[in-house]
Amino acid sequence: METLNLIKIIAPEAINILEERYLILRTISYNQPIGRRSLSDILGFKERAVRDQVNFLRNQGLLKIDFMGMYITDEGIKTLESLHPVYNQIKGIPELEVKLKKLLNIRKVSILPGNSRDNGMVLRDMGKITSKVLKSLIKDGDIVGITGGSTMAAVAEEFVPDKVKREVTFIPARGGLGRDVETQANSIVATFAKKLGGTYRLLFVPDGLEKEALEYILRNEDMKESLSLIDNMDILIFGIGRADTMAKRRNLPEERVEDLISKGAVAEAFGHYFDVKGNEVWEYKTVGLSLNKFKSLYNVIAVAGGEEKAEAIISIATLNENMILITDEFAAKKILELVDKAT
Amino acid sequence: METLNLIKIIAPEAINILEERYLILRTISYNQPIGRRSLSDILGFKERAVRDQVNFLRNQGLLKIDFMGMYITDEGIKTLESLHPVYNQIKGIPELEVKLKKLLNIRKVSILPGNSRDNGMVLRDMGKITSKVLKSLIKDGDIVGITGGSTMAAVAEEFVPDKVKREVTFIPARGGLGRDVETQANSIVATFAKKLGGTYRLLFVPDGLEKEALEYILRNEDMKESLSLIDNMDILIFGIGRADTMAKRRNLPEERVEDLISKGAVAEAFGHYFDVKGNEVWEYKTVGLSLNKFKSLYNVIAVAGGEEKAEAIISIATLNENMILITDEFAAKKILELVDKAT
DNA sequence: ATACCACGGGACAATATTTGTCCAAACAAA
DNA sequence: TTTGTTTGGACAAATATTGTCCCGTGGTAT
Repeated sequence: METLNLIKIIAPEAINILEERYLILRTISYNQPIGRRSLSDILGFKERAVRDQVNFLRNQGLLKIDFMGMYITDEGIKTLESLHPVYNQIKGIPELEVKLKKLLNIRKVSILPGNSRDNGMVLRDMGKITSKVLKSLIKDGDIVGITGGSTMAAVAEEFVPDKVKREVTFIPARGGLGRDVETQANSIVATFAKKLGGTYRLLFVPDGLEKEALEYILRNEDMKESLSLIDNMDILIFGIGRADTMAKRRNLPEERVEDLISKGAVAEAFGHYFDVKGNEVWEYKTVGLSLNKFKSLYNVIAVAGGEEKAEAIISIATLNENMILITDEFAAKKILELVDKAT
Repeated sequence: METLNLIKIIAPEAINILEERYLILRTISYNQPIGRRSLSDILGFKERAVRDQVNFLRNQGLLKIDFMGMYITDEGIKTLESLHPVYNQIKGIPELEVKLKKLLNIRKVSILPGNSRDNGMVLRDMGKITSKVLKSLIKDGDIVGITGGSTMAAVAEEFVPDKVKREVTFIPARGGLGRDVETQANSIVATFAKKLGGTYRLLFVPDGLEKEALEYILRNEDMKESLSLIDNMDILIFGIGRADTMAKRRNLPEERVEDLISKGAVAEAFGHYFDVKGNEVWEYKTVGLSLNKFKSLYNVIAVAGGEEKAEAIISIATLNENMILITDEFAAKKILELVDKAT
């Protein structure tokens, strides 16, 4: 891999070629079959450049073309797979990971090159990596907590099924996080269970319940069991949100939002709101994972990308030093920038 | 290093660029100061190509130019140094080394890319590598035997002096191998001793002596001491020659040459002649290293390059399986070709 | 059955780059 | 002083790249 730095000195043009061809191959693999023109639109490359590179890649047997468009070949997939770390190296991802891990003082940081907000492929790659990390942590008998959110949905979608099924239980980490997000969490849990094997449990808690109604529900045996599962969870995979966006998505009342703002809320995770220092500012009233349980968990995987989430990530990272963070290049750089500015 | 094979697939142009720039940088480092035109003559590149690449390399700070010509910078030397293994990898040298080591069934094979016969730089590089190997084997108190020949002269010339001097004794492995070669061996021994530190002993034995005269000489105390050193040598570095060329160089009588030919002599080393199977065919009458001593030595370094020596190398390699062979790409490929043809 | 759309690939002129070859000024060596 | 290098500038000719358009094909929605 040291070789690459040498090439940067002695043949920098090669780096550009490499990057261009990598991006083309990758984009095709994610969008096949795709035509020359749409490809150049997606990548922002000139049509002619795409055409030439595509010709090259075809000659190398890395992709096939028919009247429907272009497809990646098996050889291409293999090559693309080996190319990922090379591209990461070119983009300086490994260094970025080390820096960020030190800065946030957490267990591990994985960064995907690019911006998951603008580029669906990056989000999907984040899902793939999360999938790998999860598989490396999970043991038979584990209870795995999951939250909702579009990021988590993507993770579930990209989860690569195993041949070996596992004896694990998936469960939503929180109940009733607004109707949309709630159902989403449930369906994500189902997707995970289907792909990894194992059982799952859904958690339906109506929204905006009064204290008495909540207590009533809690007397239900099924519910008690679910909550005990949550209380004993071994692994948590969760998304991180901006306080403001999440407040809007949940249609919180105006006064609530103002209160959050006045208290400096920047981050939301599993129904809790935090300021930039990681102080809890407010908790959405429902059942599920408590902050204390979260802080005491060892296997905690946070997934969040896009520079707009930088502040939120900084906040959440202070809560648990065992956290494993999966993010993207833009978020990572923004975090470094913010912390640099602060010091 | 795996990276390089990936680059061969995804950006083969890069390999050419790399190779071209490497060769230019290397040639400059060996011939500085050198002008654009002589450089393109040596390399067989078009002047314009050289000019462009040289411009690039200068921009990268790898070489300097003044009115005398081009020089490599310190940065350039460092880069060139790291580039050697990359170039070897491109040329498939590591694979070639493994193949040849197995084929010849000897302890180690080091191959330099190129042809030492046509390219002085390759010969010098062989010298550098030999220098490294020798340093890795040598211990204080060792007696090191040396032979003559143009290859050995180059090795001595390129020997990189150490800061730490060693307590070793250098001695010619054989006496009286024809006047030229003999004096050469003596001067090579002196060069080695000067560069590595330690003492040395010269060995003068007049050529073409009759039995009686030889016996007389052997009674000399000094000579006895020298021969005992040779008999106790710990390390031998020797060149391998073609039987025919060495016979000519020694002005052997016509009948002798015919005899050698009829017996199938192909190789010469330290005054002994061998057929392709490694059977001794004749021994030049003088004092010094015996074949038995040679066969029982553990640290034996053979240095020989150029495809014309392929057969001779094959022959000599059968004599001692502890041999370390330092050769060049052309010889290596020719050896593989010859053996392939034979089977 | 029809009309439409996106596909690859051929074609080609406009434009940019590469290439080969000069030459002059600067300096070293003889 | 003369001769032989050297670099770097210059420039026209040759070659490659680039941007675009069009055409036939076949899938797909209607």
